[in-house]
Amino acid sequence: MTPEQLSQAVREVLAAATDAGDVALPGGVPDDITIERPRNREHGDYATNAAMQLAKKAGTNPRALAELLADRLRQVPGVEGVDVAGPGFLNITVSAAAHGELARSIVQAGQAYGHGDVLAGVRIDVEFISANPTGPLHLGHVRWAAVGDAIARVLEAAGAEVSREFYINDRGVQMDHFGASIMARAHGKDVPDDGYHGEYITDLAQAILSARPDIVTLPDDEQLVIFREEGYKLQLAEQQRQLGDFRTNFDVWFSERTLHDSGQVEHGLDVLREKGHIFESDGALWMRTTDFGDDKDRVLIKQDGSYTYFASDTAYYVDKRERGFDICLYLLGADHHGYVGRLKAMAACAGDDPDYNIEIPIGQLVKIMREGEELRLSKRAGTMLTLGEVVDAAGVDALRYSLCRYPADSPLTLDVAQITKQTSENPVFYVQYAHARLSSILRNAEELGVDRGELRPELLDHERESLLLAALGEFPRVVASAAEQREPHRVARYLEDTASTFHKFYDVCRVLPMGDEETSDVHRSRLWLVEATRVVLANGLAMLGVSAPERM
RNA sequence: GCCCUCGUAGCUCAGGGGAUAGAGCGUCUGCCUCCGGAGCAGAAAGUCGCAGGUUCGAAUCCUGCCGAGGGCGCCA
Repeated sequence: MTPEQLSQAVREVLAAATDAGDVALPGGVPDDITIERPRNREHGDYATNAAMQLAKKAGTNPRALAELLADRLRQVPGVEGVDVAGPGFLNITVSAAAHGELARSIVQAGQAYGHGDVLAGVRIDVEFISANPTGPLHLGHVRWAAVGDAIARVLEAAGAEVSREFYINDRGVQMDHFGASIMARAHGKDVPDDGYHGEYITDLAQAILSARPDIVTLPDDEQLVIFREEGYKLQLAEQQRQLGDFRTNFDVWFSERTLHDSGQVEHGLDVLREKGHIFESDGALWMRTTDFGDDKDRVLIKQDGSYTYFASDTAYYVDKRERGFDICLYLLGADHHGYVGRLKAMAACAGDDPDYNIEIPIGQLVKIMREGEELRLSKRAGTMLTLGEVVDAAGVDALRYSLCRYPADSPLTLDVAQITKQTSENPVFYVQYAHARLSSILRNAEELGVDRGELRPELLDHERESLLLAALGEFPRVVASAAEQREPHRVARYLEDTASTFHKFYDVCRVLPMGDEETSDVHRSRLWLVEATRVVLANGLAMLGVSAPERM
């Protein structure tokens, strides 16, 4: 019996009680009856606070309503016992047979278990990282590389149609600084003060020179363009390689230039103009974002006739909506949170609902400690850690997991030694170990010729089995909530809890026959439970982009 | 000055208004003749930053204050 089925049962009981005139619910039976797993085992398998929440509406006191519901709930097949506790909690115990059926449904669902439809039919654009193509990705990008991708995976699991997008800031003076820096290095000169100083600039210069040694003979302005464009290509490819190695793959790499070249910027402005929030002043073109709560209006076209960055942003947003996305997610770092107000206002100016169509989670920056000291990520000081370097040192699984197990808006301090040590201190190994152990049991079963056979759900009645089943039953709700909240760390925390619950089960409940013991229905039923647990851990890890090893 | 995020065990952090506030790491004590000890059982460890408020009930919601980080360009 799943929590959903129980929630449905409570609703039906409520409906029956109102039909019978035992209780009056003016607003009807609410469809969000919360079923939760009590912290304390003595409070049953499941609990609901429905009676407390509805007592006021029903004009009765919580305990009286709870007693009334309890009597009816006890008649529901699969419900073994119902207690009224405390101020009006309904503590529900489910029969082992009904509970054990979960193992079957999970095994049958396989990779689909945990996937749902709360976001079915919703098209979501997830934009993250969106760095300048003027350097390697570094640790400042790594958090969203992991969490952004996990958000996308969780949204997909909840039924949404998702596009992961990387907006390439390939326009503007930064690109020229970039080109000038490479060019300077190619000539063995120091890079300009406003240029890029990393060693990678020298590497780029050499790579371009060895491919095209003739460049240096060209006029300076032509050289600059070539160094800039060739450097751009190489650096973008490098970023794509870095992210690919990190298992973060984008569906769309969107170039800011193409917005301008294709006329989409003008088109974006036209759309905004129609909505009537555009005006001219001081020789510039503005968007009246203050109509929607922004603290100042924003310039789209400067006095000199050139477009602002905000104009590109606007065009890109309009383009996303015209491509059919219902929700545009912008995953920004804390250093960009000043953009939230204007982006939301811009969406409102475009005629959209800023509380639905655009969403801007802010990720706190990750602080890196090494030997007790904070590592300042400075390109000049050479303390810049690239994404690739950290991935090499820590491993993709450990790094992704370390970043995904915390909410993005929580400040996070990572110790370089700890994430690169690859020790059991990292909870990812705890979860992966559980998966490897489960896989091992299944392997051994096969070698012993023990087949799962027929499930006898009523035999899974040990307390540890019951706890494990309850944990497995939570998975779909955890995934749905992670998707709705854009918080994949909920999946990670759940996996840790579930791995722990499994280890405790394993410690007490022998799965396979010992020695020359004959295989019993208990063994076979536990094998169902083992496979169900393995499925849940594997599916959950997949949602975080972390591997589920069968051996480690 | 204005705005945003954060403040929970020694450390790193979970805790969508509910029951006795949790986990990992670290510290201490036990458990390997058979399914993986990267595990399990137990112990110690807290003024949930402070003060008010909302209600049957607040770590959670509201206000103020204190502290940490960040943001406030016709820059990109």
